[in-house]
Amino acid sequence: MKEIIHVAIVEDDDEIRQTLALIINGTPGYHCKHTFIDCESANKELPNLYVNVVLMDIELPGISGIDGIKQLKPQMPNTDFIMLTIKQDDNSIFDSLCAGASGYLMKDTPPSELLRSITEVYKGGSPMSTNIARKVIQSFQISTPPSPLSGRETEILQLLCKGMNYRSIAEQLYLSAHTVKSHIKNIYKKLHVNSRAEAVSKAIKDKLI
Amino acid sequence: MKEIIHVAIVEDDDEIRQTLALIINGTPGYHCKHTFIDCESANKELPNLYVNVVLMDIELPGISGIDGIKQLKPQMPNTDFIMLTIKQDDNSIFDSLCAGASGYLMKDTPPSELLRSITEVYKGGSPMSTNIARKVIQSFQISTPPSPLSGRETEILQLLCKGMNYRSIAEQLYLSAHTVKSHIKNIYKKLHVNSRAEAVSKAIKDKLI
DNA sequence: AATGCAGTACCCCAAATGGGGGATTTCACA
DNA sequence: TGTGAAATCCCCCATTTGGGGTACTGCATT
Repeated sequence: MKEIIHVAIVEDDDEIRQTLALIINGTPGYHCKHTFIDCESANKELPNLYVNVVLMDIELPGISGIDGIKQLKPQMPNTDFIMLTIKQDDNSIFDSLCAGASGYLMKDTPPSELLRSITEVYKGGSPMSTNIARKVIQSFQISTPPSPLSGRETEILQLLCKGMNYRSIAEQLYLSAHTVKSHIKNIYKKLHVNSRAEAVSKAIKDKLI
Repeated sequence: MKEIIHVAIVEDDDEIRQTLALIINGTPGYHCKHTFIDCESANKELPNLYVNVVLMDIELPGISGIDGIKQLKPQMPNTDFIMLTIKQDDNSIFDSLCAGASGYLMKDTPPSELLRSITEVYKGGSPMSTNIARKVIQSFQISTPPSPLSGRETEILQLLCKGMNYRSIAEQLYLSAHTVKSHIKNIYKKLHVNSRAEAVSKAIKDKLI
């Protein structure tokens, strides 16, 4: 036997909302009993309902879909949220994912794929269009300009990030504290900084370590 | 008319490699002329060939697929790499993406989906199984424990990260340097650190700022 | 009324830091 | 063959930092 997936919809456009509900209710294995026109009303009722998957519009009047998830997801940790959007080309993708969304689809996704996506989030996947996926993975591929630091300098910078002082670093690397200081002076020159704090900040932000 | 997508394969298992090539060459619109059994041989020839998409095994003898991409991708920025793997449950996903891969598929992906994925990377998408996508987006949803710092302390921590000293911070916030020092002492207590470098490191890594 | 936290301000002092030098060896690359 | 970068070590000295205090105000919660 096949389980029924309970779906809720938060979407302000009447036509889209009703069309989505029709698609879902017209397909065996899917059921949509609750729909909401904004986050305000969804926030009141949704946490008390048994729902597996929520389709959430991003551009909503009042509370945005992103802020809506931020409030709802903590109350419904076992419910998966799929964001629906018309525009793929902005960073609301990242805001949505950080807010707790599990999937991210275009509103013009064909019904068959929408239903497949609902099943997939329900089964623990994260459906998203491959274009959106590309944007997501590009965020991992931030081009790291080659570090200007030598091996020893990088090594020392790592220890600086742990909050170690000249002496501790010297002991750990079997060097004299003088040497460590020399290296750190060179690190400062190369990174164009003049304090530990700034060096550490730059090191972590620029992924030098 | 339909363009032909030129595919190369790097895979040590003879059977898999030949099967993949057969699938690709047996389908109109796809062509696979070059296959390699390891990264060592691929590194020599691939950069000089015209190839749109490379299917790269992750677990290769000698140079791994991940290290292979690190070397190849910079030389072939317009070529897309799809990683092939048998195990999805580790962080080679992230290493691959960071190294420059555009897609990430299981080796047991059915032929039709493999071909669709090749087309999708070629068109600028990033195909990956929804399970893998879930792992990727979970990396965005790191739960940030509420900061123990007060508003003023957070403000001062931000300035510390810029490398400012007591006096500069004091001037910027219209405080006495004594006050700034008091705040910083409290920051250290709350973060369980005892130096600027450590505080800055913790602040950035824990996203306190 | 009391307690505690945030924010402000001050004192003392030892230790660490940053900036300015200079010096040597080794090793690669031109 | 020499030039430079990397790595090691040393000196001096003014400034900054960190740790130990104390003290006052306001505000909220108890």
